[in-house]
Amino acid sequence: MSESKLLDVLIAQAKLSKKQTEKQQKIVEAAIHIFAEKGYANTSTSEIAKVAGVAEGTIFRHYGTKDNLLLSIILPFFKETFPMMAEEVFTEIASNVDSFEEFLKAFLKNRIHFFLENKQIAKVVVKELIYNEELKKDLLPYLSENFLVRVNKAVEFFKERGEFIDIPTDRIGRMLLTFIGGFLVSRLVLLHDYTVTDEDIDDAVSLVINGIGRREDGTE
Amino acid sequence: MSESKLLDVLIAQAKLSKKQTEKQQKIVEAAIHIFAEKGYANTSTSEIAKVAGVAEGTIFRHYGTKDNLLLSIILPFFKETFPMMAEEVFTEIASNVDSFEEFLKAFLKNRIHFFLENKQIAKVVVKELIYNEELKKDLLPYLSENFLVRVNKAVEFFKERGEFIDIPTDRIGRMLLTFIGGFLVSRLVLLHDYTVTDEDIDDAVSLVINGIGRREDGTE
Amino acid sequence: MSESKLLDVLIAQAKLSKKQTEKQQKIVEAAIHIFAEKGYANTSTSEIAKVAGVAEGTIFRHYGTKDNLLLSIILPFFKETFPMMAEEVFTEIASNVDSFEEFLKAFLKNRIHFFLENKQIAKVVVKELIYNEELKKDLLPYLSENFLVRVNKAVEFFKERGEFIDIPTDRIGRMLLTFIGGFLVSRLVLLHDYTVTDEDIDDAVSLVINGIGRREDGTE
Amino acid sequence: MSESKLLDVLIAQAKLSKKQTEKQQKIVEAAIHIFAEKGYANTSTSEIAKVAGVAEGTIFRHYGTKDNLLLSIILPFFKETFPMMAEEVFTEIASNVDSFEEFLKAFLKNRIHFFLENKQIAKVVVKELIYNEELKKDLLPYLSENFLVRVNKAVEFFKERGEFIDIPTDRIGRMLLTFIGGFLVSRLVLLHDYTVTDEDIDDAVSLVINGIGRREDGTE
DNA sequence: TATGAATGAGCTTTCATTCAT
DNA sequence: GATGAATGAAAGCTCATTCAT
Repeated sequence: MSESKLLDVLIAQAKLSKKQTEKQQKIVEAAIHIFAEKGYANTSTSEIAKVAGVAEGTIFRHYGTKDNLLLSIILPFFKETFPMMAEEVFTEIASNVDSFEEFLKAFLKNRIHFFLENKQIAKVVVKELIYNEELKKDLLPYLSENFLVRVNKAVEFFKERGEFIDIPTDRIGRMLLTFIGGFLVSRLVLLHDYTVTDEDIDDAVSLVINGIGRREDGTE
Repeated sequence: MSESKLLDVLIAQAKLSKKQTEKQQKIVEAAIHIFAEKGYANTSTSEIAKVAGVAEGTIFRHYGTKDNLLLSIILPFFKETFPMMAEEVFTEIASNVDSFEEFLKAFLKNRIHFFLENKQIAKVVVKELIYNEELKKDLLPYLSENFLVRVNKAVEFFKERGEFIDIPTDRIGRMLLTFIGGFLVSRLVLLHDYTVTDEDIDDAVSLVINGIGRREDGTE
Repeated sequence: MSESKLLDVLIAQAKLSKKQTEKQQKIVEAAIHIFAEKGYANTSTSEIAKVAGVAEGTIFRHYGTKDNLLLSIILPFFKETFPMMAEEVFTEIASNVDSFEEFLKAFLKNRIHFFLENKQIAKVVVKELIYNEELKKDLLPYLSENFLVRVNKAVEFFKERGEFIDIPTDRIGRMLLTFIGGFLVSRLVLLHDYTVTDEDIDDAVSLVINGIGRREDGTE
Repeated sequence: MSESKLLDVLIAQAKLSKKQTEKQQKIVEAAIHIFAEKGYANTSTSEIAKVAGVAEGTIFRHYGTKDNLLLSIILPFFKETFPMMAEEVFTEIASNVDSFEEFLKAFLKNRIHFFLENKQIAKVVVKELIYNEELKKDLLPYLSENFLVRVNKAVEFFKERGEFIDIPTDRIGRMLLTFIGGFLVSRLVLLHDYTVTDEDIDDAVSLVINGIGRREDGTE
């Protein structure tokens, strides 16, 4: 993973991903499970091959290098993490809800369900994003830019409605990023076999919005 | 790191840690820096030896295995993370401040300063805690137990003073854990060269306590 | 190239070489170019297939093994190297020229033109003849026998005319072999992109015949 | 052998070559024999290890890469090939002999004895110089420059004494290079188990100087 | 105590070859 | 005939660990 040309890889992926052999699926499946459990660096290609029920050479025929196998797992997931964050979708959600609290709940429910549906891959992505300096350098900026830009828009939208206390937009954005990031990291790579219900999300968002301190006026 | 007998190791460490050779210091120093940068799995003992300016054999003479070298970096740091969390200290802090908000600020400032002073080791600890399943299994329960038990006590303490809205104590504890964990992970292993000022901490705690939403009564 | 049964192969070749598919031509063409550039051992069949624009399997369908592909390049060239050396042709040339010098010039011009016209194949042949012990064992005796027997005949022919100083025929033959061999090797595998003009050959032969030292009598 | 920085390697070699382990000697010895017989590309490090009676890892502990093992065989030999060709030595030899013929005989006897004493290494060097494009690119210019510059000086020296027919100096030089090169290649990599006596050399040089043709004036 | 040469298991990767389609 | 997915043996190389000095 020396010289990162992620764009090239993404393009190459797109071209190659036309048809996927049955064996390829098994390889990716096996790799995801073992990477998720033991981490990329501690997983040998021979183990992947054994679990996938293919010859070791088959892995390299399709993915060239072990690094590339990791990328072909991570990148598609990465791309899918953000489509719903496309600006128009964001705006639409924002328009259909009454408050930032509702917006955040709707947004998080959607994305967390996506993560739960791909729990294993998500685990791999988060772990490697933390561990792999190269990958981090390439993907994090992309991630935080996408996330912050959009969330900040939403914050501004509701700020105009007077929903927020007087703190800078980007501080709110960063705080949300930290909290959501912490939430995902703790659930995905620190705790095992987590599930998050919609009620959990509702509660967490309420706390973030309203704080855990008692209101002076007695309301919650 | 197959069969973990952390207690044994801790005891053995204690016995051995009486005197540390000059060479040992150099080894540990080098190991911390390289582990922090490249991760444990991607660091070879030969590289550590080279950077430390000792023979490779010397590492094994002192630490037996590479795993053990990692432990002798992580465990002392780990133990030092909690002394101030000893129950009496906790209680004392809690008694000397006027509110949970102040308590949290005092507590976090203390611990974050400790982390900043040992930034490199902290990085290693967090990274390996996330990545190394074995280590996680051994240390996480210890950590969360220590942290939760004490924070919950503090929460109960201030709850009696009517400082919290009506949510279960352990939910508040877990939420704080998530937020603080997220804060540390994002700063230590996702972002580079971070520093956190006391003001940053004050702000963050205020937000957690008070929420980001505007109060109905107009106060902040 | 473990068990060499060149005769069998030659026969098999003859049978197969009747018709050459368009794909076969492309394969052989590609193989010649890459073998010439990088050497047989450093060339993979997959690269040949890619350059030839065929599937890797196609190579094996036609040639069975990589070794056999090499042979089907080398052997035909090898056979074509000597037809004009058939005894009668040799004798005829010898009869039509006035001196051994002229004979040698005529002979070399003819053969070197043939080599130049097949520069790439010649390169492969020479390189592998030197590098591949198995091939060497099979082909060299055949080559030197063919060459020496005939050249020696020519030498004898002109010796009777008193053209040579008094040295044994076979020493003259071996010396010519060495010189011509050195000439070819240096031009084909040591220097790049050589061309040899007829004047070059005339000069070289003159020097071999007459030496580079000044004649006592002042003639050249 | 991708990026050739021969000078760096030479320097590194010099530094490392201080002390050679017993195992190192066995490795180099084994490598020379097998490279000489089967060629570099057809020799596996595992075979070298087996023949040398060491673990495969030992090879890489000392030489880092297989390429580097080859270089540490070739380069020292290469450097030793030319010391006696230092200009002053050349000039001295030239001054102490009566003719170019004698000079050439003295020079060749010296160098050929050196080659015979290191027959196996010489075989490796010549074979790889021919086969290995990278090595060729690096070493050939150095070789021909060293050789040609000095031989041309000697030729000029004797030319002033009127020893040569009227042919350009550099053509004589190139011709000698071709002949000597051909001689070495044919003896080292084409024929097996050769020996060259001083008489052989005398004869060969005589032929080169005087040619194989009978003099018009009847002298030899 | 400290060294560093030696090890060998295990790693990623390459490649000639096979075979179902 | 042609394909290209699949194979698995073998390649070069890394590395934690041992041990004689």
